[in-house]
Amino acid sequence: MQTEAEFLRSYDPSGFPPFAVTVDLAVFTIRAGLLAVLLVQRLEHPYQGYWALPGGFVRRDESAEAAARRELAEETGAGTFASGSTAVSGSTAVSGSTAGGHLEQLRTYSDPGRDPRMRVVSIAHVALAPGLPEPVAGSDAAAARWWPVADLGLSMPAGSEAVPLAFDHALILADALERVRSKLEYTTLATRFVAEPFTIADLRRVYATVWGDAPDLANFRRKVLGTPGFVIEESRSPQAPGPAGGRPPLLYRRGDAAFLNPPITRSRR
Amino acid sequence: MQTEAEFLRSYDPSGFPPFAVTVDLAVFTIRAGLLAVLLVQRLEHPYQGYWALPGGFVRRDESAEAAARRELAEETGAGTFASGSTAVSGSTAVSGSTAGGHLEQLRTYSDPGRDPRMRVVSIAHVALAPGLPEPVAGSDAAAARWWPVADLGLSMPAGSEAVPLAFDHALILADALERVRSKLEYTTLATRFVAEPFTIADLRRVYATVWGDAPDLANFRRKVLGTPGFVIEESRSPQAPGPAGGRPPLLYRRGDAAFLNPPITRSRR
DNA sequence: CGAATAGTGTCTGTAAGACACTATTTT
DNA sequence: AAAATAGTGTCTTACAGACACTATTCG
Repeated sequence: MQTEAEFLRSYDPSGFPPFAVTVDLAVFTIRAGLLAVLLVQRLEHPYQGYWALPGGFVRRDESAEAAARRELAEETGAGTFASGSTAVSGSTAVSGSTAGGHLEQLRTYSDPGRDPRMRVVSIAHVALAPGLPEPVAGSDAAAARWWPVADLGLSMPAGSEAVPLAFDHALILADALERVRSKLEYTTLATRFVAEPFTIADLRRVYATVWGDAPDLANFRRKVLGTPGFVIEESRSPQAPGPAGGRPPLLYRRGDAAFLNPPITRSRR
Repeated sequence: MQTEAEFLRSYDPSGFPPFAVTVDLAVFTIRAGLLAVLLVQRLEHPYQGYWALPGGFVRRDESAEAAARRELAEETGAGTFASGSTAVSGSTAVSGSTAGGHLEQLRTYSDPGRDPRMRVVSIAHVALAPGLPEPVAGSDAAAARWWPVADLGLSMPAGSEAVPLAFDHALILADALERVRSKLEYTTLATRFVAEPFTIADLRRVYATVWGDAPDLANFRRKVLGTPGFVIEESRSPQAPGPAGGRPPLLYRRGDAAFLNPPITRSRR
């Protein structure tokens, strides 16, 4: 009888098909009133010149989540998504967020042939960032920019997109979009799109932008303010209104509630 | 300037850290009124003698989904989950099901050190099967059996489970359970747990078993029958009642609706 | 003042929760 | 008949949808 330690000493780990494992990131933000996703332009073959989701190899000693955080910091400028702290680790559950950011695993894409170079599985992640500043300096000198998702012409017949993406990234992006859209329904994720402090109108604009359709103002306020922990009031003292006047809004910060029950629903299908 | 074809001919795919990629399956069924999960007992180190989720390596030429279908057929007896047909491929969406079965990707587990032998990422899947027959013959002569999830003592402090599972499978199983429990709320997935034809009471017992709490009968009927495409009536002619008598129930089959809107909610938290 | 933005009040309809009732079978 | 199971009716309440109204700022 062999002990586990003995077994491991003599184990030959070459009897399995080797895969490359990458993370790809669909990072969303709202810029100029439009939902935008961060894309990088490929400098090298394959898909040279195409736009692609940022991503990279998972290193031998890190989890996919750690790799995703690392890439995110590289692409969006470190700090916004400080690593560590909020453990995503376990559950499908509520995922990790730091300083306004949000990162969660989306799903893993593994079709053979999705990368013509070699066998790669990609663990795709979705990240949200509150309105980040101007175009982001690419990590490896690659061009990087925020693309309004409406300009990409997804939801066209596959292959005929206005901006064709590399690999299967159009599929990943479509899945990521649907994840974000549906999560606004039953989570407080919308608060991750706005910088603190924010107004109820700011929050409502997130829904309007992501869904393409603004929820009724009065009902939205009732829901947000009536859900304990969705937002917390920041200052009773009204702030400066917009350039065109208007009653000064109250300001809020993110509460610690994660789920909305019952959810806010997109217009009944 | 190099063409993509030239690039690929000269590409050396050895510059990435090699990973093993596996699929693990959390296969649920309802047996004897209890929610049960299929586990196999490990014959080899590491975790020799421990119970584990069935799974295996993804082959070089197959997707994770194909690997999961293959394993599922091996473990539960081919046929129930015929491969091919219903494309899961793309979306996070509604996943594939065949002949009553259901298979969907859960999430990918990638912590370094989750397997002491080597660097492995596991793409975990959830499968549902309508009441399968007696203990299943293991594929590789390993013992395999249905374990009532209540007997496993999950939801204990980690590490003190009644039946300790190999690797990080207790975590995967907990995530899988939560996925199934929550999907009963907003999808028609419950119909995948029962063999056709079934009664409304059968369907209600699925909810009772998975949630540990039966929804009110009258309200449940109203919801199920009032949701177009949840179930379709099979025969108006009443069938034989149970051994203790009772009014004979109407019989139904699965409809083609996938989502419940609004959802059936577990007792308000 | 009017325009613009923020915020309130209130009516209506849908559907869930609770629970009492009827229907059809076996023993 | 009683027990067991299936199925119906109905009252109440929560809450979303719609929309008219008030409040506070700007020019």
